[in-house]
Amino acid sequence: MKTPSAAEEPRWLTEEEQRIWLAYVHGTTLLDDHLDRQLQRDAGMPHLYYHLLVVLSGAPQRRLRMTELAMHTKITRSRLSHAIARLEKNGWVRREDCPSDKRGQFAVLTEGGFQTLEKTAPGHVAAVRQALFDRLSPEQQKALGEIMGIIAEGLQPKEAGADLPWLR
Amino acid sequence: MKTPSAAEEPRWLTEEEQRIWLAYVHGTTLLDDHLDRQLQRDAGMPHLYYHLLVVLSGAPQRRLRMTELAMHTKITRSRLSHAIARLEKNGWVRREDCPSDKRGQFAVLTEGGFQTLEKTAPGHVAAVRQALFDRLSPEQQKALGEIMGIIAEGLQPKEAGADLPWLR
DNA sequence: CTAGAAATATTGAGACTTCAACTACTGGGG
DNA sequence: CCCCAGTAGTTGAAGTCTCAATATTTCTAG
Repeated sequence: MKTPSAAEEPRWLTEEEQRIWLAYVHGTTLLDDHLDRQLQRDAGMPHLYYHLLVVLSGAPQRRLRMTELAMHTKITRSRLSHAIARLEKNGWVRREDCPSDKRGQFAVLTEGGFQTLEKTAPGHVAAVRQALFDRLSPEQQKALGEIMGIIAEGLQPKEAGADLPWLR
Repeated sequence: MKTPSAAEEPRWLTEEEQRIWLAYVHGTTLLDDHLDRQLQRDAGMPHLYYHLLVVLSGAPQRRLRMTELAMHTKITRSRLSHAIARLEKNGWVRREDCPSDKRGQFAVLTEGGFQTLEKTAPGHVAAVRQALFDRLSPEQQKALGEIMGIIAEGLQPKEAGADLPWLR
């Protein structure tokens, strides 16, 4: 009887799977770099930082607790702390204490941050369109959304109890 | 008569497009981080560095000119220089002068580098399978390959003459 | 009510990336 | 032959990210 074990001969990727995986690595590498460069040039910040401002701009009161913002953007709290520190230095975000939890901090989008967003959003949307949506058929767009949703779902840090299916 | 201009009202993303784009950002962020962590833990290097070794291992003589390696991996020569310096320090890659071009350098996969690859490849393949292939239908896998191919193609630094269509 | 466990957020060090400047070499026109 | 524009690759500084350690506050079992 075969039991799963680390010593098993691994199932290598087929030729076709290798092609797909390589395409994925190439595509994401090029697109990430492209957007980082576009935003660094036009907005003075990398894509992640821009995305943080976008998420804040859509939150109630344009503010979010650090941990929430980290979860919404799929990054670690540590990374977020450094990023917010930089954005604060630029005057685009400000920190505020949370009244109900003395450990908590809000990241708040400033007026200046919002204006920077307004000024640079058109260029960013254009870049995303040109690189992605303008090149894909509606079916491909739909498929991409579903595929990425599945990948993200599988890598999401587990919810409480999610790994205890017998409790559900 | 409307002429294209930077001052035009931009075509914002539709709700559906926003969902797709957000899924893309989330999925790629999570997957990149996941693989970086997996490889950092099991192989002592980030995903890109591992990928450099993989590409070298598949090249004739297990060696490539720096510029070729940079192109195969879609990264800048500068980034590659730093990366190879680190891999050289680990003894996984060695540099060799190019006999026919005194400016040129070969990056050569060492025996140690190859063995590291052999030792860590199963775990990496398993991680890619678990995160990607095991979760997608064959149709989705195929679609992903095509989509990423299109994206990569559109962002590829232009070939000579590619922007001079009247010469083709 | 209190001690310990868990959560929130930050910090600093080291690793990685970017950008621009730089050295060294090549190849083609005058 | 020589000039010089273009190519190959590297470097250092500044910015960003990771990881582990830290301080502080909240929650919870007892």
